[in-house]
Amino acid sequence: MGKQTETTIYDIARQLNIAASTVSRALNNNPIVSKTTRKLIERTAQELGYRPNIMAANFRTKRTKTIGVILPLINRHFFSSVISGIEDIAYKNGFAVTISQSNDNFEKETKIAQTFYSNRVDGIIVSMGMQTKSYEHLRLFSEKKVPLVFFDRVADSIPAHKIVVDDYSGGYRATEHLIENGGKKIAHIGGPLNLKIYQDRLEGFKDAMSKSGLPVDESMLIHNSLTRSDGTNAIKRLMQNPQKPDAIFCANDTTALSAIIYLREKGIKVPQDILIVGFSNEPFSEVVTPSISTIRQPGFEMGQKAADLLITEIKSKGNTLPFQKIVMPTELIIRESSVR
Amino acid sequence: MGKQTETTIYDIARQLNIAASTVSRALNNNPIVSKTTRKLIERTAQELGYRPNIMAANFRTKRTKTIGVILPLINRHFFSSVISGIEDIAYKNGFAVTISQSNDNFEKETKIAQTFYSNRVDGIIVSMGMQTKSYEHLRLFSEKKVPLVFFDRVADSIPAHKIVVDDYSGGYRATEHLIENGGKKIAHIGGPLNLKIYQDRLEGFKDAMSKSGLPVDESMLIHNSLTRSDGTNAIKRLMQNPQKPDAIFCANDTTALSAIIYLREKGIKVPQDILIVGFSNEPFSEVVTPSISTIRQPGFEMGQKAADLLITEIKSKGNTLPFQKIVMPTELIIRESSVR
DNA sequence: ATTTAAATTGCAATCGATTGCAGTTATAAG
DNA sequence: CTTATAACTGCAATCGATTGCAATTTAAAT
Repeated sequence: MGKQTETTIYDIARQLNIAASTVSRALNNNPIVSKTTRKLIERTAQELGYRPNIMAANFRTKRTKTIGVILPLINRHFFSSVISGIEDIAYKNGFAVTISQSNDNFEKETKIAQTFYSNRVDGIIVSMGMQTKSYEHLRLFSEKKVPLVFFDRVADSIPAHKIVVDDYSGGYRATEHLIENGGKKIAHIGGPLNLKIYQDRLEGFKDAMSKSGLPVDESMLIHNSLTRSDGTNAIKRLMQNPQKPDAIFCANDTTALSAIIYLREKGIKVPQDILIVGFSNEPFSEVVTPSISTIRQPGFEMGQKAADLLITEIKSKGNTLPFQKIVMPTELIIRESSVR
Repeated sequence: MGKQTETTIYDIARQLNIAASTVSRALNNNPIVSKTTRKLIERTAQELGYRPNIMAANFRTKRTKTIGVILPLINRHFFSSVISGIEDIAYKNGFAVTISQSNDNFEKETKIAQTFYSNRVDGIIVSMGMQTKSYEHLRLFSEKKVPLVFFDRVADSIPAHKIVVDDYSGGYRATEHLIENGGKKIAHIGGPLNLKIYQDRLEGFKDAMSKSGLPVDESMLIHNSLTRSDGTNAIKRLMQNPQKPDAIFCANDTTALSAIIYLREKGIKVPQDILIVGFSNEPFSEVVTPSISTIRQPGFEMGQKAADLLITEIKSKGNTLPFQKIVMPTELIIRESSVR
């Protein structure tokens, strides 16, 4: 709240006895201004300690050079990697990045979307919350032609660019790997099926099973929110089954961890008695005992790609490209939990 | 870039045949507007699908309701926890959070600071990069009375609020705990001593030792960059000592992990043969076998505190409170690696 | 019914940069 | 030394909300 008033383009104009419009053009590198004048203006701006009032410019141009990011939870390795990638590209293109977390809460997600909309972000990048089933709050953006890119948890019904990992083949590879290592009665702890990623992982799982002629036992399929405690409940239920699994494909590393810890307490050995594969390659998965085999998702690269697409879209001002769905490759990382 | 023009307060005013100023006041809940008029205006705003043009308001009021955050690296558990805490408080107070990472690069840090300044963020929260030794880029903010809060890596010479953790007592408690569990020949794997936090942890260690009348053997003090491989080298060296340690206080969890894994390979049992305590409470420390006793740094709470202080400062508009240095308590988390 | 104070509402300037269009100056061609 | 063209520069409106102050209406008191 400095009392000393900021210098404006008018101050520069007055000092040099020229018009503010010329100053504005010079400072924006408009080639229509002569080199002499430009240099003069730049020097004077420097001397007077001029700082552009971006708010005034934003207001006038209706652009904010800001990207909004909505995601479930910042404090999570995959998501913070994505943010890191977004920020990297945004920064290189002169965009600011505003981040808000929905905590997987639908109301909050809606409010964030509205705030971003009111704040006139130039575009948004979204990964939806677990509870999100309606997309009205996001439709606003696509209707108003505000560029929108989804990543990871996408809404198929909204026309927009989408960056996803190949969840299907991740699920397929994970399951195939379990089968290769002797898994026959394979269970799956999956996420909520309103999210496409979990549908796809499940599909991959099922296809790998049937490819090998293995039956998919419905009682071995559990879907929940994939938290630590959800995982614990799931593994408990699986082990109470008359048909106990000899392998489990978990839709994230957290539930894989829950399973490992629960089984350890019960004296059941991983991988000797039960094989386990997780998903996401959380940092802890490498150092747990046994270390967790998992599917790597290239978070940073996804963020870069999402920001890249979004900024291209923003710059193309309405001449929207056909919407793309970019599928990033996943990679199976084989560790101890799945190899006998 | 919707072509259909947005409705403004003038549209509402025209519709109701009243002045735009009244509309503005009503929409801002200014009590000077009669309840009847307010209700009418609110209804009409709703009907016309009015959305405030925040850019216009920002421009006029010179406030952006935005907090800038500068930190070394987003994709790191401690920092993303802090961001999460900042975002939490900011959101509750109606502030947006803009984040940029310096990657520990001084030039980038400077450019980010300038961008934030030009973008007129209402305040900034900073953790400085490793290379940062000059503070001119930040001094700008304190001179212009833009509220500024440091966390973690602070610049002592700049007058501002600072949020740090109590590294000294963390080191002290960790060491004391090792002693209580029978440690006598206690080693320390520490970080570079040019960073205050590692000095403090070392001090805590030393004081706890001398308090119990235990000698500090210089050959049992190792300082490095605390990476996985640094940790492995350190534990190797310690175990080659004629005087082998029976307990180790590691300045982070990563080196504690290195030690545990190395010792496991050598058939030396933790905690039976050697006690270990780490620092930071990285997510993996809980799930390793044996789980690592450690010092919790309340990242989320630090973020909350920082945002809280910053927003208070912003709201107090220049009547700055005396600058505080808030030392967040650390907490010893006792797990398997340190208890026989 | 008249006066006075209080409660509302409106007027108009303002924030600082951008930009279409008009006006002016420099440059080149004849 | 004109004249035509290109190269610059300036004028003035504009974006939408906010706010001090003046004007008007309403309510209360006499």
